[in-house]
Amino acid sequence: MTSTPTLTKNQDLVLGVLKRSDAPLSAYVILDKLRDNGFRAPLQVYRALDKLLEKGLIHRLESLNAFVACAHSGESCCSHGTVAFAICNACGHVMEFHDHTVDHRLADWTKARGFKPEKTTIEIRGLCASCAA
Amino acid sequence: MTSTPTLTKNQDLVLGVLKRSDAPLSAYVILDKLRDNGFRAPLQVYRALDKLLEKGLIHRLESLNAFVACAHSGESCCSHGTVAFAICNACGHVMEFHDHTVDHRLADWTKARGFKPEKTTIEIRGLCASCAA
DNA sequence: TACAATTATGTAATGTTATTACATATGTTG
DNA sequence: CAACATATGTAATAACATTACATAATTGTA
Ligand SMILES: [Zn+2]
Ligand SMILES: [Zn+2]
Ligand SMILES: [Zn+2]
Ligand SMILES: [Zn+2]
Repeated sequence: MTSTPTLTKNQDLVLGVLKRSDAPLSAYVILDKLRDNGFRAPLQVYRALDKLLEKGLIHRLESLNAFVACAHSGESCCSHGTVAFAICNACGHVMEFHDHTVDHRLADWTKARGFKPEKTTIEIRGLCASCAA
Repeated sequence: MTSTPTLTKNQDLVLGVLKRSDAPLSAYVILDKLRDNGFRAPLQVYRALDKLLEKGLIHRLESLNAFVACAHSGESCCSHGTVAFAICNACGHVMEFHDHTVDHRLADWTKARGFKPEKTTIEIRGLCASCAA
């Protein structure tokens, strides 16, 4: 009941956990956080994550095997192209952004070779301004 | 003895397997392929992979949890910036490329925010020209 | 050569991430 | 209600990766 309707109970619980977190969470960490809400098995988490990914409400960070709430929930964040992430290796903070030029360059490359893109991952691992200081 | 010197026996075996493969391989698949060469445990593979990554002879594909031989081995492929991959979801074929403009755009973004990049992942999953036809 | 230091290897056990299979429940539609 | 689709609960297993500890090979140097 904390977020957007059209979500089932489990989906809403998982999304809530991700929204309240300031760093990406693995499926098993989410599971632990939801034990008190009746979660018992990984599949309960993975099923909710799958639906939330479909709806564009969360993202999977491939280089971390972890998940974050979309930083632009509600709007067209993911409808205007590929999303990129800058991920701090020290504090775990994630910045989500979008760059049209990058999108276009990658689209040009694939188009020139007849490659049909389905999903693009851009993840920059490093140190955020605070942690690098 | 099949490839570049300065490699140990295990490193050379693992690199050989990756070079002969036309698709990315997981660590456990590599292990299976090297049973006849005395490999018994995952760690033998992971240790060799770590060293090969350090030397820039292979790449890890984060979205697949798998590894490929560098397409530009020998030269400065990885010294001239971030490498990107187009990965076919149907046949597994991987194309490795580099785009200066993409690099610069991402560098501009991070620099503007004081983020210090350490490793950047760019992976485009989709269908190669052959498979999309 | 002898020795110490470093690097590489072998093996077992364990930890982490993700899926398959099957049963039950809930909601929607005609 | 019946039929269908969607969501959930649970157990077991598969796939990916690391820790811990012991041994061997290599390298540098007194
Ligand atoms: Zn988003
Ligand atoms: Zn940080
Ligand atoms: Zn390369
Ligand atoms: Zn293909």
